[in-house]
Amino acid sequence: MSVRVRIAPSPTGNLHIGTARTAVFNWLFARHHGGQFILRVEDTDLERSRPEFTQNITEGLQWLGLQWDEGPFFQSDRMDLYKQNVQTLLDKGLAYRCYVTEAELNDLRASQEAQKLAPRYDNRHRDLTPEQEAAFQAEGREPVIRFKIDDHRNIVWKDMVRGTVSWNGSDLGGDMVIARRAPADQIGQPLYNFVVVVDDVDMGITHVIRGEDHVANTAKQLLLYEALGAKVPEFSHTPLILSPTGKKLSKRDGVTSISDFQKMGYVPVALANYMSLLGWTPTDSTQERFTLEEAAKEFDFERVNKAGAKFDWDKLNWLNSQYLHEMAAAELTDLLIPYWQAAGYEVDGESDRPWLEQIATLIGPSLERLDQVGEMCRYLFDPELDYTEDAIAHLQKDGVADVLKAVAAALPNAALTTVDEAKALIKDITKSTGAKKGLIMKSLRAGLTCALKGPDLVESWLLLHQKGLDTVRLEKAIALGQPQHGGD
RNA sequence: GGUGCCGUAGGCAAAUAGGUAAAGCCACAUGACUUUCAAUCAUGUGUUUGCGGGUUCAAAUCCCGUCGGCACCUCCA
Repeated sequence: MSVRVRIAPSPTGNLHIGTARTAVFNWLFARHHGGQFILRVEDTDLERSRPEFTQNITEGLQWLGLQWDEGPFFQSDRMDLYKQNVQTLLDKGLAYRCYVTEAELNDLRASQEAQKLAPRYDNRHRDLTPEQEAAFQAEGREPVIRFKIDDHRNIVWKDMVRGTVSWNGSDLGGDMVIARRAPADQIGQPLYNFVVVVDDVDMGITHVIRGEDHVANTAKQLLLYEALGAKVPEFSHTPLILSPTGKKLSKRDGVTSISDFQKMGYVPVALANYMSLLGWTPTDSTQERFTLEEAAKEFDFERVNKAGAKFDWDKLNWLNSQYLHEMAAAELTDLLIPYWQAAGYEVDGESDRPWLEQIATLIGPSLERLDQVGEMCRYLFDPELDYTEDAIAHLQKDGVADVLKAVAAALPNAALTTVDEAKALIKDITKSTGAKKGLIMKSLRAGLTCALKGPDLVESWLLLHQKGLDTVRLEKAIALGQPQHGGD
C-alpha cells in the first residue's frame, strides 16, 4: 500500500515554524516513499479560525517548496461525516450524552486540585437512565457527547521515532468529549481528537507524523480507531523545536511564523534545509547543506532524534548566507529589489537593472540576509547620508582634504567605468599629491562612502560614479575637512 | 499533583545488533588575504557522554536509582 501522509495545520495563526518543520518531515517521508502528501485544514474551531491564516499557511508551504498532492481539505466542509461517526459511536453504546455543566466541571477540577489529584472527569454521567436524562433536559441542560475510556485499558503502540510507547487508560482524563454542547436531539460541533481520527481514516492516512506534543492524544485516538473499527496507521512523534531558553517555541519567542522569516530575507531553500536538520541527520552527517529533494532520497525516521532541538539563529544565518553567496546576480537582484524599495530607495527594476545587478554582484558574497541590504547599500542610494564619526575624524586629518580635492579636480575629465580606470586614476593621484596609497584609499573610502568600512572601495566608487554621487560626496567631504571655528 | 518523553562540549549533532568517544557543522579565538568590514582560507580552545550505582572482558549505548529539562492533563488544535 502506498504511503499517504498529511499536514494538518489549524488556521488560528500564521504558519508556525513548528508546523512547517512537521510539514517538511511529512513531505520528505512521502517523497521518499513515492507517496502522497495531503493538506488538511483543521478549522473545527470556528471561532478562532480565519481565512487569512489559511492563506498564510498555504502560501508559506508553497514558498518553502512543500507542494501537497491532495487538498486542501477543510474540516468545516465535512461536518456531516463527523456527525455520522459520532452517531455510530452513540448507536454502539461507546459514547453517551453528558449533562454536566461547565460550572460543575470547574468545581470538580478545583477539588481535585485541592487534593493534589490529577484533573479528570469522573465519568459521572456515563450510565444515566432515560429518566435522569429527561430530568436534566427538563432543567434546560444541554449535553456534550463523551466517548467512553476504559480506565483499565493499557494502550501500546510502536512509535517510529520513540519506539514502544504505552499508556494507561486511567491517565487519559476520563471519558473524552468528542462533540460540543448542543440540544439533546442533536449532535454538537465535533472536536479535534475525534475528527482527526475520522479524517485520517477517511483519507486513508498510513503514517501520522506530528509533533511530540501529540503523544498523549495518540493514546486516546487509538481507542477511537478501535471503536470505529478502523485500521490503525503508524505514528511518529517528532521532537519539538525549542526556544533558546529550552521551551517549546511559541509566538512569544518573537519570530516564529514562516512569513516573518520570509520578510527577514531568508531564502526558502535555506530555511527548509535548516528545518530538516532540526532533529534529523543524513547518513553522511558531514553533509549538512542539501535541498529537500536530496534529503528525500534518504529520509528515514530511524535517523530522527528524540530530544528537542533548540533553534539556533547563528546556524540558520550561516546556512542562509551560503545560499546567498552562491546565488546568480540576476536571481539575487530579483530578490533584493523589494528590500531596496522597502528601505525607501527609489529603484526602477527596469531602467536601474544593470546598476542593481552590479550591486548584487558586489555585496552578494558577503550577504547573510536579504533585509540587510537596506543598511548595507545606504551609501549607494542616499545622497543625504551622514558621515560616521570615525569617517569625519579621518576627513579632518592633515592632508586628507588635499587628496580629496585632487580627486575632485580630476573627476570631471576622468573615465570611470572599469576597475582598471579607477585604479589608474588613484595612481595618478598618488603621484600628484605624493600621499601614500593607504592614506588615499582610506580618505576616498571615508569621503565617498561616509564610513571607514564597507564593500570593496573601487567597485563602490564605480557604482557611485554612475549616479554622479561621487562628486557630491567629495564636495561634502572636503567641506567637512576644513578647519572648524571654535573646534579643537 | 499525575502521566509520558528526553539529557553527548555554548548550539545542532555523529558514534544504531555494547567494543573502548566527542567526527562534522554553527558559534568563539588566532593567523592569512584586502584599502577597511564582511566573505573566504588555515589553525586552535572546548574532554570522558546530567549524576550515582549495577550487569559485562568491555556501556554514551542494557538495568536500577537520582537530579534536571520539556510536553501533555480544554466542551483548543
